Formats: sequence, structure tokens, C-alpha cells
Amino acid sequence: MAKEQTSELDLIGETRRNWGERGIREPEAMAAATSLARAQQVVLGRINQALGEYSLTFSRYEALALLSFARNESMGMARMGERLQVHPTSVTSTIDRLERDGLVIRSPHPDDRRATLATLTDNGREVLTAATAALEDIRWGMGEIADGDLSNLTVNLAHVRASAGDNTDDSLPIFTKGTS
Amino acid sequence: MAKEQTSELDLIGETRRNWGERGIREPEAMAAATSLARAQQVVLGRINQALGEYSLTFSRYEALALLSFARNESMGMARMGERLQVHPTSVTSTIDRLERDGLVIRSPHPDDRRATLATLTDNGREVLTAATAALEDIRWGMGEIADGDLSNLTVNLAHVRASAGDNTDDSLPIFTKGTS
DNA sequence: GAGAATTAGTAGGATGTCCGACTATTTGGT
DNA sequence: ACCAAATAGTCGGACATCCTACTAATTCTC
Repeated sequence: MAKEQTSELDLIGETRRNWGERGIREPEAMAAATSLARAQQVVLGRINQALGEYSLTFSRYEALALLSFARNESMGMARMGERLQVHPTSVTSTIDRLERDGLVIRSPHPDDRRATLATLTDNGREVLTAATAALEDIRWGMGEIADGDLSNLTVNLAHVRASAGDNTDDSLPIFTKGTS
Repeated sequence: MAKEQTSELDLIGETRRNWGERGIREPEAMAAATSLARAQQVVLGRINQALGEYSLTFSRYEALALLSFARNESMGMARMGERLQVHPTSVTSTIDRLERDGLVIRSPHPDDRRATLATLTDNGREVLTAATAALEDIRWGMGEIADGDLSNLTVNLAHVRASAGDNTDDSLPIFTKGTS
């Protein structure tokens, strides 16, 4: 979950100097990449801490949210993997745990006997609602950052995502309306 | 390593609409958080793919880089955990693999018999140099994004990190000069 | 139509990360 | 000095993620 507190008052500018001595080629890219990794660690840590109250992780939360928007709150696992941008085996793992906790149930696909549908349960829907409220309470781990700054951040991150072929009209890759 | 290609042409604006119907409270924060998660996934994926060539992961790379700046290219594991912002057990795990691959060696701390020093080996130094070059070649996973945009991104991310107590003068939390 | 190619889901294995617990040492307080 | 408290490192467990491989089923092609 990363350490929230560590006020590493050490100077980071010092670092650039260190690398400078070795002649770094892409300082801006390195700075952005390392900042991105650290920021994500901080935010994800806060989010997971908030979700822990509901025995959820961000991964499982995303899966629940995805199902909540699907027709009949149900979706094939392969499609879930595409939407969530994770490997099929990760979906299996995530659904295993959600099913274990009674938040979703697996059922055979009526038209395709190799497919399995994951469906939200009543309990799953309730937990999702409560968890969403909890995330909003902590502003999705974004601290006290003003909405304006958050918008700028989202735009900048869109550049990165765009370079990977992501749709970046907005920024909710996970909750995109599915065709399921 | 995440899917680079998936041109999810589905509209994300659609999403905001979906959430809007439910009355979302912190749309900007949610957008920023989800964008951050996805962007990090993309960038880390590229970085790890590039590092795979050297049997490294970003975690191990960071550890090697940290040691390379330390006095005598050596540092106590506890301090490494503080610098890298990871749990002590993660350091143990990382050093285990680096030592297994002959990139670092463990040795007892001369003045503190409970401490263990991790020291870069000649091979470790060479691999680090090559890996760094590889990362620069791919611009640390930042694609074709212009330096100016990267600067903006770094600044925006600094806001997030600052809210967690991180020093954000610059953006290289990992390579901060140590006191080791 | 029958076999080839593709797709869906899962099992097993490797990594990374965290947490709690445990041992060994060092520090600190009385 | 001596015992309590803090610190260093590791182990085992829980998760998340990827990859490879494998089975079952569907789709495509000739």
C-alpha cells in the first residue's frame, strides 16, 4: 500500500544532477515515467485502503462496476478481459474471488457452451454502491487536488494512453459502455 | 503486460453519461484516477518489456539504479525500502532475485549485525548500464510524447505525489541521493 | 460436411506487493 | 547494568498480473 508518510526531504533535484553526470538522454521521459509510477502507487494505495472496508480491491471493484453497466448485469469473461484490459487468466482469478465472496455468480452462456457469464448478485450490487460512495468520499485517492488540476492531469495522461491506442475522448477506459 | 492494441473505439464519454445517470459525485477525480491507472499500466508494460531483454523488471531496475548511486554501490536493505517506497519484504524479494542472477551480493553490515548490505556486482553495473540505454531508447515508455507535454504531466503528477508527502521538487523519487 | 483455425476459460508457474509474525540485535530508559 | 522498545531481515500467506499450455467448443475454409 506504499507509505503515505516519508517526507523524503532528500532532494530530487540532486538526482537529476547525478544522472546528469552520467549524461542522461531522456530526462523528461524518465521524470515523467518515474513520477507516474509513484503517483499511481500512492493513489492505488489509498483506493485499496478505502475498498478494504468492503473486502474489495480496485481490480475487483472495476469488475463489479463493469458488470453493473452490462445488460442484465452480466457479461462473458472474455469480454470483461478486453474491457478491463487484463489477461484472461486475470479475469478468472478476479471472478474466482468475487464469486467466493458472493458478489457475482458464474453461469454457462446460453448460446456458447465454451463461454461463461459472470453476473452481479444482489449483494454484489449493494457492495458496489457502498464501495463507490467510499471512493467518492476519498475523491478516488486524488487528495485535495482541485478539479481544474485534475482535468489537466487527465488530459496529459490521455496523451500517454493515446500512444497505446486507447480511446482517450475522456478517461474512463474501464466503464466504457459495453456491447455485451 | 497489458494490451497495447485494443483501439477501444467505444466512447468513454458514454461512460460519464452512464455514471451521470446515477449521479456521480466526483467525476473529475474518478476520471483522473482511472486514467492514471491505465496510463501507468501502459507505460510499465512497455518498460518491463524492454527490460525483459536483460531479465530485469522495473522493480529490480530501480533497486540496481539506487545501489549504483550509493556509497560503494552498497546500501542496507532497510534503507533501500525507504528510498524505493516499498515494504521491507519486497526488498527481500527483489534482492533475492538480483542476487540469484548475480547482479548484487548480500554481505553482513560491519557495524550492525542485524543489518545486511546489498552491493552491486560488476555484472550488475554492466547490466544496469545496458538496461538504462534500453529504457532511453524507448523513452521510458512515454512514446512519442513531446518533452513539453511530459513536463506538464510531471508537474501535474507532482500534485498527486505532494498530497502524499512526497518531495516533489522534481520527479525522481527513486534516484534521490541517499545518505546510506 | 470435415478438418483447421480460432476462441473461451482454466491450471500451473513466476513476479511483485502488502500484511502479520518471528528471530536477532541494537537502543533507550530507569 | 538490565529489561523494554525499536529496528533489520526473513518467512508464510493473500492477491494481482503476466505467460505458457491445455481442453472444449465454435467458426471458417475448402
